[in-house]
Amino acid sequence: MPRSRGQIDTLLGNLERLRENSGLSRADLERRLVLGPGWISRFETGETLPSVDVLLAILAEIGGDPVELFSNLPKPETGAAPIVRSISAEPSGDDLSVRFTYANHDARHLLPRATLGEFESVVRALRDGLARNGDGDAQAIKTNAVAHAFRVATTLWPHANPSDLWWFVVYRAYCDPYNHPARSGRLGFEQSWKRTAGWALEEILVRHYRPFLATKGIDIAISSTVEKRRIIGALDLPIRMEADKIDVVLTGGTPEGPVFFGVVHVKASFAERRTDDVPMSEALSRAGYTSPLWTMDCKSMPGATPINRGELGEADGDRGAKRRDIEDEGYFTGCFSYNANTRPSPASLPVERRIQVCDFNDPDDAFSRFVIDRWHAFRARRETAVRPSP
Amino acid sequence: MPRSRGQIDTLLGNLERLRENSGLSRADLERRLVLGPGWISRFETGETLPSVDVLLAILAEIGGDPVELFSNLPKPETGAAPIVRSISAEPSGDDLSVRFTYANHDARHLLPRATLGEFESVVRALRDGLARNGDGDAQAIKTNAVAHAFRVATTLWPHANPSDLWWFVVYRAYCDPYNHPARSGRLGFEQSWKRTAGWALEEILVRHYRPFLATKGIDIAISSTVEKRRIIGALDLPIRMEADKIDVVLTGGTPEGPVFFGVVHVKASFAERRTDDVPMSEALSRAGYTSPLWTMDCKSMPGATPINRGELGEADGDRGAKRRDIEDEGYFTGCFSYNANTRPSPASLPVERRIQVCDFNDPDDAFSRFVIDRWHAFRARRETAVRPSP
DNA sequence: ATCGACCGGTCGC
DNA sequence: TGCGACCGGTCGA
Repeated sequence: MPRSRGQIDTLLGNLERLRENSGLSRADLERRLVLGPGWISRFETGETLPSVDVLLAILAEIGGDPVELFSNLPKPETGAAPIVRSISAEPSGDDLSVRFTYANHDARHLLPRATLGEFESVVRALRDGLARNGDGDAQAIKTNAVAHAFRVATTLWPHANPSDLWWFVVYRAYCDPYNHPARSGRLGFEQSWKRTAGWALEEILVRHYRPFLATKGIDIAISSTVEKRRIIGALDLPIRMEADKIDVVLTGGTPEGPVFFGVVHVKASFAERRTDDVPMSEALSRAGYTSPLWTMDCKSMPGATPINRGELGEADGDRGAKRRDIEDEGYFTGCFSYNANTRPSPASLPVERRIQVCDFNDPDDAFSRFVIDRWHAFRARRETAVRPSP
Repeated sequence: MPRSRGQIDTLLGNLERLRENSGLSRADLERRLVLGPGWISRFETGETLPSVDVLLAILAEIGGDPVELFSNLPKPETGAAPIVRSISAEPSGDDLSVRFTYANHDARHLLPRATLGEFESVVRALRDGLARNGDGDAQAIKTNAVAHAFRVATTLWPHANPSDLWWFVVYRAYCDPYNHPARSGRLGFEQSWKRTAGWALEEILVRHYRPFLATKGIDIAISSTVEKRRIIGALDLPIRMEADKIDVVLTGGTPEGPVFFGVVHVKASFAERRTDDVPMSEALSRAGYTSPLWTMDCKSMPGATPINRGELGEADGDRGAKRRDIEDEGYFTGCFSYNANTRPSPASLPVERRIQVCDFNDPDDAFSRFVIDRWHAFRARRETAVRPSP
């Protein structure tokens, strides 16, 4: 059932009537206000809701009385005129229909066995987290707000596709300006998301696996720049490495202290950007280090009921360039996707060339087993090198 | 002199008074409407202009009479209540002050010796071009509109920094929704710009240099995918090349027909994306082909009076990674910037490692001379190879 | 203050 | 139809 917009429809109808009374056509008005073709129609139908400057500019041109604009408005029933948000939700049987603007579409995504209350607690986690902005370190607060909201979502809905929660819930909620404190008012939330989401994803990786891996003598961490530079300086690789390109660092414990054995490349999605990390990853891989790609593999086409298929395509037949980068070229030491729609590689492939699919239900999973195995192999090679047989 | 908003200020003042009469604090109202902190203050001060749904939702909560909202509004003087645009201009002595929203700032850029009429003709060229959208091939029309508007700008203002015209005029005008036909209404114009601007820039390169280079027996062109694949297939390079990564193709005329001798990598700005093109460019360079980077080198920090410094940094002292990619690593066969603020490399560097700065005043310039020289050298090597001395 | 990497809607092929 | 590359505000270092 579409939300009632009785008041708004009446107001916009009044606007159209005043314009017609003035004798000005829509095109006339667009020309006078220096608007591209079709905007007046768009305002009058409510496809785009005019703001007060637009209302007043139109009234000035057509000589309309502002008071008439608001004549005959129906009384507001309780909750009848909500603010149009870029994300909302409503129950749909036992499921929850999440609605959001997606490019030119009013899109829906069905969350199976979810309630409105749960949805609101996820959005509230985000909004309350973001509201702390201004207290101190702005970005850490944003990163925390996103990472925490996502954790709330995966905890409430363990059966859901994690990538869908990231893509259809947390991302869309972040892009609703009203979920931010107004002091961020004119921030570009889509751009802000990119920066914040990138860091939040690294946080999510580390928070989810760090305690479990610690029990296996392995540390997974977001290192400081100086720490990264120290690691790079000790590596002796054949390419110029940039510390900034290192996302998450893997070290294993030894009697002599922690030893670097790899990095994790964290990406929400690929586009053509996957190639950015390739030179470093290939150099690390060839030198025996571990360098997997860890990704939400988010990608959908705008539409009314978008499907987050990801970018890795089919596992057999005509495989795309992104899949071949991993399965054939070995640019990364394996790939771990948290999108249930990602097609895993055949199990016949060596694990270093395989795309595997994981979730956030238990940190003892394919990713952590891979990391543990790689550390054991690295340590064994290292001990052989350190203590060569006589 | 700031633009008068008498009507708007009065209306928003009425809104505040009605809210105070209701006894609800700003924070109360934000909580009831599920808004982040500070939004009501932002609406009441006009920092963010509320749209009709927001107005009606506030009135419903505070029980205010919509008619009161519009009481006591001053009569609209001629042009007193213009629509807030994301770009506008006003004379400033002999110069023109271009105003636009830039993130959280109301920004200005001074165009020396420019008039309001000239500015409007540039924006009109863009708007009229975009209005043809719907007639046929949507993207070609957008690309043409941008390329043409830029050409109008460089022709009207030959003394201006081309990169500034691209960055502060054409880009900002494109991001004003009202310069598009309303059918594009909810398109993401920033995202649309990225796709469109990338193609438009290739068009601009080709349109500017093609006639002049043709007189030297050289063709510069945007090739079809099949043509690119044919070229790649004939190359025998040591890497997997993707046809999609080829922007603009250089061929020279010979008695046996046109011969491929290079590509041009076209970029509005770099960020970390410069590395995308490196593997192909390096492979081409090493094989004796020509593979320059051609760029607007656009980059500024948001602020009230932004400066489009570009990303290539200082030419001496601590040179950044982007500059070293060209000057030291030789990842590209030279670099040509159309940003007057880009620091050129010292002339002591070989031209294949030099960053040079050009403009659009005469196609007989450093870029075309470079292309011509490279073709002559390529042809000479080719003839030697084809007809080896006995 | 400057430098660097983050990512996704768009739209042709 | 889906794959692929386009680019810039953001924000820590």
